[in-house]
Amino acid sequence: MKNSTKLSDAIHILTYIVINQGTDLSSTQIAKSVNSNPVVIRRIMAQLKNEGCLISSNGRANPQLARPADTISLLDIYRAVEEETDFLKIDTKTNPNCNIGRHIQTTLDKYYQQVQESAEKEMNKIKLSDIIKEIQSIQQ
Amino acid sequence: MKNSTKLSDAIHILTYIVINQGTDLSSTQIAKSVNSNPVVIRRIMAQLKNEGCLISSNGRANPQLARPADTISLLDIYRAVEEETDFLKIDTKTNPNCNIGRHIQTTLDKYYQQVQESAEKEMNKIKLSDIIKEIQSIQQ
DNA sequence: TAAACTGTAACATATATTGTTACAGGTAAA
DNA sequence: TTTACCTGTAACAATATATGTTACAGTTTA
Repeated sequence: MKNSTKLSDAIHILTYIVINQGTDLSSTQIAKSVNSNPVVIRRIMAQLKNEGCLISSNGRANPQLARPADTISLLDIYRAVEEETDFLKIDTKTNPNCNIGRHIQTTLDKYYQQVQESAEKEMNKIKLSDIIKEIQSIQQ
Repeated sequence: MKNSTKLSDAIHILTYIVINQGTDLSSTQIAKSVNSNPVVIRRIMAQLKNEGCLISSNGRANPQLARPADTISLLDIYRAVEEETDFLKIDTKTNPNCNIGRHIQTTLDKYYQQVQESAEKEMNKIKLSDIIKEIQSIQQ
């Protein structure tokens, strides 16, 4: 993981597409809402498409969810847009000639995985539909 | 959170200090094990000291744990060394003139907190003593 | 055929992370 | 009390990562 806002932006994009169906859904228009650049939006959308979250077609500003919003979890979106999904990063450059430098990595790896699993389990519970509903209810 | 190995290195340092008591515990020596720079080590140690995890004294290479290893959790160390502890980062630059740009932040914040709490709860369960024991058992 | 769009590569900028140099001042032992 | 070695910390450099931008080939629709 990292200091990236790609997950937030990806959720933003998907939510935008669902809520604003029928209006202009070009990357330029979405970029205005995210306050970013059309290319950045298309980049994220390409990743979402790759992972089966989004349908879009070349030349047409007509993106759609690839499947129902209650079957798309935060974890799905996270995995789609982040190439490195680990929240905690192990230092892999430690000195292998040292007892601790040599063994710290496998030990930490085990515990870091526990933390990762716990976070991912929680992310899997949260669905895109939850977020969409919440934003729609605020808007009314 | 971020793409930082400070947590890993901090655990490494603390483990090193406990296991190698009686030997040379200068920042230069520890840096060799971490395969880093003495100043980087001292920087991390200063943060651990600040948060009550470590005792060290100016001029003397004699660092010690500030309290028993089974009372120091991964979460304590993480909070000591990382100034920004959030694993997921919200894009705060979205367009406030847009319905979604305006409301996405508070909505995501709520769900991100759930993920954060879940991860932190897990990190709190893991104690420095667990890691030390594990490395000691491998070494035998 | 024209206007507007997507998809993607290539490059530029910004920011975060780690490494390095430098030095003031503490400590311990000869 | 001098010497060698240490910590703590500031300032700067190098590197890695994230985001923004320009450019353009090819698609779609009217």
